[in-house]
Amino acid sequence: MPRPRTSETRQRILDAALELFLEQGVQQTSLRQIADRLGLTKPALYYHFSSREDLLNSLLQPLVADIDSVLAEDEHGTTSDPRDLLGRYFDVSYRHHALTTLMLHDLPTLNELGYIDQVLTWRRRLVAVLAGPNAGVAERARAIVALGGLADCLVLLDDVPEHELRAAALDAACAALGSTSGSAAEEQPR
Amino acid sequence: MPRPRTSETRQRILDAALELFLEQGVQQTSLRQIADRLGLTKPALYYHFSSREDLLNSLLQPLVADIDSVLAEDEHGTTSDPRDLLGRYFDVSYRHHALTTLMLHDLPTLNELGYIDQVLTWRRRLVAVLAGPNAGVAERARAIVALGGLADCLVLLDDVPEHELRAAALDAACAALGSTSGSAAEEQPR
DNA sequence: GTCTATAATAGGATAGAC
DNA sequence: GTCTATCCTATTATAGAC
Repeated sequence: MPRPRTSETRQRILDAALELFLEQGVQQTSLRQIADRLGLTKPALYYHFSSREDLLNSLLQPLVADIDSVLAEDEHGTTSDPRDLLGRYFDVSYRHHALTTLMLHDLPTLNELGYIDQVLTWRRRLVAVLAGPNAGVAERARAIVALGGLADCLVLLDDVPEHELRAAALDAACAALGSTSGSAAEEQPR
Repeated sequence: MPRPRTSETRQRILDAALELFLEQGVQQTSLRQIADRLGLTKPALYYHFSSREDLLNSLLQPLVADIDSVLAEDEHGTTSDPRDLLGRYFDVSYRHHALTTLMLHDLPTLNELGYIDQVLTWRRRLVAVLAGPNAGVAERARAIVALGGLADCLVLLDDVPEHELRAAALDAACAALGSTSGSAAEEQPR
């Protein structure tokens, strides 16, 4: 079989790093700990990554790319149902839920890596798509509650099966939004 | 006037530390930076705090004590209106909003300090008070969205005056809960 | 209460052998 | 691709003078 684009060891390093980062935080994890977990030494890591920062960036890149692509899609769509939009945001977050948890719980590290503007811009764009670009405080608060709540559900209810979690989280988020299409199951016309 | 219980310098150290922690994260802030900001040296800090960890704990203690007291109150109350309960939670978080932001954005540090169980227990108790002890996934999700959303509003809408922010955040949180008393201003009977 | 000086440790990173 | 050995820097923390 052909040589993989991302070498096997490189991927094992990324996996071990993610595990340790989730267990004890990014800043609290040294290159030595990552190497030890794999039975390697620090210099071996430097063969695969030019620096600690390079490792971090390589880890986050897939999530960053996916979120950006989903957002770009929604910003070009004509008018989309809020529940569909929140659903796409839930799905992309769930797909990378380890990375999502990491980004959500370690803002100082994101700041050091220069991703803070990225994250704030995401939030701003999402709020704009959900509540409109010139929304007042009330509407922005509803969008913030819906979006923050979705992410919190993903992290805090991780023992719930995906399908059930998705429905419950989206129902709650849509209710916060005041969306008319609160739940697909219990629509009630006024 | 009498000698203050917390010496002036001790308080200045705590203030400077909080500022730096918010700017660049807890782990990224060294004792040297804190001392420099005050025109002191590291050993001076050790006169006031026995260790770096002691400083951290002293900083968080007021918030921890306040939240615990509010929670204990609500758990002994007979039956409380959800909006009142969320309001008390908003108020105590707002009163310490710098510390709230810090705790929310630096979970790894809280973990290292042993506060993670504290925070998870808070969340569990709040969800229990809001949704009942034996709530299903749907109700727990709604409580999580309401609580997480409140905190997010506090951090992300920090340019909004307290009174307006409080009303908007509580409206959105109550809507997420599905509370019947959504907004005091725009009640509409079905 | 604050200083100078220093110990002890650990981090990221590199050189060069294999 | 991975190793041993090492450099440089920064950190927490302490001893002892003022």
